[in-house]
Amino acid sequence: MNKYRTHTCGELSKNNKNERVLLSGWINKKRDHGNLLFIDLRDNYGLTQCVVDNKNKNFKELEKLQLETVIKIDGKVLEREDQTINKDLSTGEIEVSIISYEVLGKTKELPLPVFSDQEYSEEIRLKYRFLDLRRKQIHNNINLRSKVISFIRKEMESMNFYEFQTPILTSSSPEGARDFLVPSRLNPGKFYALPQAPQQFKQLIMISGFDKYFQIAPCFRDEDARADRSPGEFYQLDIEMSFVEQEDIFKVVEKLFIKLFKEFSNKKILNTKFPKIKYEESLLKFGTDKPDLRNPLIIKDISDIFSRDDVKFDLFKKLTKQGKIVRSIIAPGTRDKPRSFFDNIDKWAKDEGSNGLAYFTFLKEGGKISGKGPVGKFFSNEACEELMKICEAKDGDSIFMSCGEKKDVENILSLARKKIAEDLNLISEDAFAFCWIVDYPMFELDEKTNKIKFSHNPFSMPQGDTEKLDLSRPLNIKAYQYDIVCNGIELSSGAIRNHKPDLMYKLFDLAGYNKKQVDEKFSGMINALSYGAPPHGGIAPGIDRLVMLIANEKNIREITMFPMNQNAQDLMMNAPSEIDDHQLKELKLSINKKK
RNA sequence: GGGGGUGUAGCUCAGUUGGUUAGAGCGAUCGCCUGUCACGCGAUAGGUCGCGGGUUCGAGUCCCGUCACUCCCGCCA
Repeated sequence: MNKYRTHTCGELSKNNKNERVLLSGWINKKRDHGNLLFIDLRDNYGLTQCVVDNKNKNFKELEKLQLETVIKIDGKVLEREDQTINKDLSTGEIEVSIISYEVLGKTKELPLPVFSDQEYSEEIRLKYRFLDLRRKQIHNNINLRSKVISFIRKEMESMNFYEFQTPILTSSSPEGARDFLVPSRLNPGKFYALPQAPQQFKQLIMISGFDKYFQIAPCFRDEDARADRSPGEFYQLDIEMSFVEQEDIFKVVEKLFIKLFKEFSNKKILNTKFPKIKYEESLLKFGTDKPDLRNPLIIKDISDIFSRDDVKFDLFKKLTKQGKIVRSIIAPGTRDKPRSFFDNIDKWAKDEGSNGLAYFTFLKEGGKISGKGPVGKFFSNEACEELMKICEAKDGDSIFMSCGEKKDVENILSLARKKIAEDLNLISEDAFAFCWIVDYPMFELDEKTNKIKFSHNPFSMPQGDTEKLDLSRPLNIKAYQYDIVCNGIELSSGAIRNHKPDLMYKLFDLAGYNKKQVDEKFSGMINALSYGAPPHGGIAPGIDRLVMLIANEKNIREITMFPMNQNAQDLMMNAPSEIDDHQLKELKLSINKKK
């Protein structure tokens, strides 16, 4: 028999009545009645109420024990009387009468209480993460994360995927995010880079003939944090398959996600066949390539209405004549909203850095539609009716309009779409809405340099007949490149890869890399593609974001065991830290401290 | 790099138009209490009001600077 416990703290029930048991755990809470003391003992599995009275010779000592002390209880299981049963506790029908005890681990005064639903500063939580992780919700989240990853592994294996590890110390690549660099001792002056993703390796695995690969892969990118983005490191479910088309990848992911979300969440999945939305269409209808499809509002282009003579809105007329565009969102059923509702949204839009939103309400009076509100008077009855037709608006709905460059209009209306829907409570919180965004452009124009660059993954396969590709118009080339989005959160990008080296040289040439540069920067890949590469493709959903969605958490730290803070510091382990001179010497490095 | 929010006891927070000795709950320490499960009651200790400077007879409160944490923009093929 184990000397610490015969049972866990979540295990005992009426069936164990009158048994002599050993329990070990933390003192979660004490309730001291002077001559009668209750101790809630907690471990990973649950909570058991232990009880002792003043007839026990250890009573005075037990009364003095601090919360979070680790103790072992030797006691007897008693059935509770009906009035004292705790229905909120799995072990609530019993309690353990303490016969003797032993302190296994003492505690200093706690910097943060474990038994509490209060929120604490991130600084204290991260510094004392081992205490924070004892708290119920985050403890459950971390366990959930483990179960999710385990479930994914089993599902992937059942679909005949093999899990392979890829190197952590690899080479820096020119495209993409900032690399984390590791100096090489044996090769002074040279550096490894931590992988931003195992992109090239997984393609090499396919070229090596391994057909179906997956990995719960750590990825490292030296970019600034966000609430849903840890600084430095995160995990991807990295997937790659040979002899597949886009649709084959979709099938695998849809099957996995539907099973996964059904297993771990009670929320409903709005479309079990995930809708496919073209990139261009998504930008028009939602203003973004990561639309939240729980949100029913749709953006419409209404630029043409401003060329009508019965529309007198001079500012927008002037701007549209100069080539600017106007798009709009309908806020349904807002006839009775106070002026402050509209002004708040306009003010909010200005705070977001836009020129604000023009708005008015469609009102039917005496059989005619007119516009009520600041700019309503500029639109004739007929123009209003035409607008309502375009926007599918009804009497009593309001229209918000943004005018400007396409990119700016998309940006602010995408935010406004979310803001208005939230203000009007139109988003159902108890649902998951997945969709695929497809047909991404291969290239885009770099706004700063005005040069052609890869818009996503440079290894993607262009669509159409690759022998007859019109390379003179690179911005028109679409790629077999796709994203999967859930509730407005981008979970993953993927692509069918370009496995033809000749074509790859041509595409890289358009993005400003000559053959020599490609050979240098992507030597592993480009060389391998020349020795019989299978058509292949894949995807890499972010594990952290999947768990966030399932756990219904807004911040990635709530589902990460030991996260860093916003400045990429580990406050518990004191990373990053300075290093000894002899370490620097060995690496032939010197530090150039800025003054 | 830029913008917003926060910073008062070990923890979570309150603190009025600037005004005597800066408060509460939890936790800690001590005492009372035999059926609680956020047990109850009483007492005690615990503060460089993030830090520095300024205005003022007087600053937790107003002003300037700075630091920390956080959210957002940039960035994230």
